[in-house]
Amino acid sequence: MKYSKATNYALHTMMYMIAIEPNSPLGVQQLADKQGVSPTYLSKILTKLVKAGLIESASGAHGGYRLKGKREDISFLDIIHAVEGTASLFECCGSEDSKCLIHGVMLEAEEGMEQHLKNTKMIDVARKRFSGIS
Amino acid sequence: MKYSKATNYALHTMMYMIAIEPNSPLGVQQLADKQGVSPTYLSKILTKLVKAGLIESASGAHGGYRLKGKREDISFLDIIHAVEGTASLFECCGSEDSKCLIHGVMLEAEEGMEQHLKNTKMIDVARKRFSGIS
DNA sequence: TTATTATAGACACATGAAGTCTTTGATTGG
DNA sequence: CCAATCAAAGACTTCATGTGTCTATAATAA
Ligand code: SF4
Ligand code: SF4
Repeated sequence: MKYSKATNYALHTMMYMIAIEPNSPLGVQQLADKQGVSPTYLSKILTKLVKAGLIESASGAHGGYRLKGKREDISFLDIIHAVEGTASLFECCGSEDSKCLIHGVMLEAEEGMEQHLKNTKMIDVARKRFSGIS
Repeated sequence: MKYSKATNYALHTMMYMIAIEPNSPLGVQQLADKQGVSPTYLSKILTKLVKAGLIESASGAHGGYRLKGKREDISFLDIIHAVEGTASLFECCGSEDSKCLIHGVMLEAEEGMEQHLKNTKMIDVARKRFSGIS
């Protein structure tokens, strides 16, 4: 029961891209260097973000990753869902439609966490001052 | 990033004990039967609850597990912390005291979930009607 | 064409969850 | 005391997933 390191990498990368807002695409090489992670591994994570529609990629020379549209709307939850998936944290005995009360409480609790992650936009944190990767 | 099945077992067992409120201790054998889980495995989980002070155990004939004090105060969070531990869901680069803003948002989100689990007492759900294990 | 860069998949490795088995120790009842 | 009962503890296996590497392929710019 822990967030994966991949989520950590994804959050830092997205925060960086949103904070500096470059005009040219960023290569996975430099993004990986900043976090001390292998480029090939980070690329697998970033590919998930591409498929989620958060960023876009460009192959070839001077290619790389760039934010895709609407910079202000990207929330923490968007990134986490892209990396960790959208399945519920509490899964149990089969696919009964009539979830019991225990299940209900757990889902409500999870909802509480997701609400906060949904309401907090990346750009809000980026503006405050980003003390993460240089 | 999922709650373990052990947490599920612990919640169901505690809900059962709180709902029926027996005077005599319950053996792990019958508790395990209700959930279709191995008795020895369930006992390992229940031992965690004992160490957390939520229940108490008695060896020997007619022994078993019994609630320990204050039945009304047991929250979902108490049980989850006993089984899953109290570590944060979001851990990262070393033990710096100066957590960055990303870290802060994640901790706040987690706090949102824990608040709900803390405020919801097991007995509240037990009173409503427990549609779980018969 | 060649250099650059993302994508994909196979692969290896470490970690933790899930479960079994056995031994030990404590308690009750005869 | 003796035997049956029951929890506690630890070693052990198995399996799933996270983490990461490596290589081949495809796309693009110079
Ligand atoms: S929480 Fe409810 S739905 Fe889930 S296993 Fe227990 S009884 Fe079934
Ligand atoms: S979230 Fe903050 S404290 Fe955690 S690794 Fe990133 S910069 Fe460091």
